[in-house]
Amino acid sequence: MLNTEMAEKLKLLGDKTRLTIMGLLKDKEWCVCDLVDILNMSQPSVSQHLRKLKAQGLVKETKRAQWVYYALDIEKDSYIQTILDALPDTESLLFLLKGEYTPCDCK
Amino acid sequence: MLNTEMAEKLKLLGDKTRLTIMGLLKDKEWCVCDLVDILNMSQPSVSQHLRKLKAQGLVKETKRAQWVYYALDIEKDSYIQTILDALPDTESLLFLLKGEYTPCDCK
DNA sequence: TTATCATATAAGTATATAATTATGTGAGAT
DNA sequence: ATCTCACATAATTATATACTTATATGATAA
Repeated sequence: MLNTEMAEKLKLLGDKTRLTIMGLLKDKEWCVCDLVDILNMSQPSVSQHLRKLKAQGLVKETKRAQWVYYALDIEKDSYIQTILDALPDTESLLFLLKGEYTPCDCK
Repeated sequence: MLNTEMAEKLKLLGDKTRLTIMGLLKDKEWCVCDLVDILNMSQPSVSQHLRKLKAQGLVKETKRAQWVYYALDIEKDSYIQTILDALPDTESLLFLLKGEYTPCDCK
């Protein structure tokens, strides 16, 4: 794979917030409002991180009702997947970030 | 593995220069003067990149005569190794950077 | 329609990072 | 001892990045 392209993707993953988002998305898709709540960050900040991940083709979005859901968009056998495999699972991430987590009302 | 620690390592790899260095080191150790020549960058700049890689335990250095050689310092089964596996091999990297390469006199 | 909610985007600011220039260090050669 | 050579470190500057505040959009609800 190309050097430059890899560096760009790795730079995106080299941010704690984005890496956490990717880790959460391993398990299931999440809407922006959930991520805002889990990460305890402003909505614009989360949206901007998601935009960057999407621009590099790491996530994809789906609009359903008034919510936008993000999901992983990576190949199972890629080096990206290996990185995500090495991350803590969703439950651990949620515990680290929130102590405990109850979802918002985007069912 | 810990979230934060992974993000720090990935951030280091998310730089074209450092990723190239890691790719070159896949094949064999290199001295600083060779890397300076190959990367076509100033010596202080290369040294600083190497220092960061070393600080995160990604490379190790050996001093022999007046030269300092750097080599990879990663576990074979780590996600880092998977990333490096996805990189172009040394020959491709050298061709991309130099067209062709003749080593300096640190034999 | 208007109001509200979820999200995106834009603009501004503060911090982090990479590169340059200048200088320090330590080993070998003379 | 002095002079280089290979490299490291420090200080500065320029650029990139993340976050905040403010605003826009588009869908739903009233």
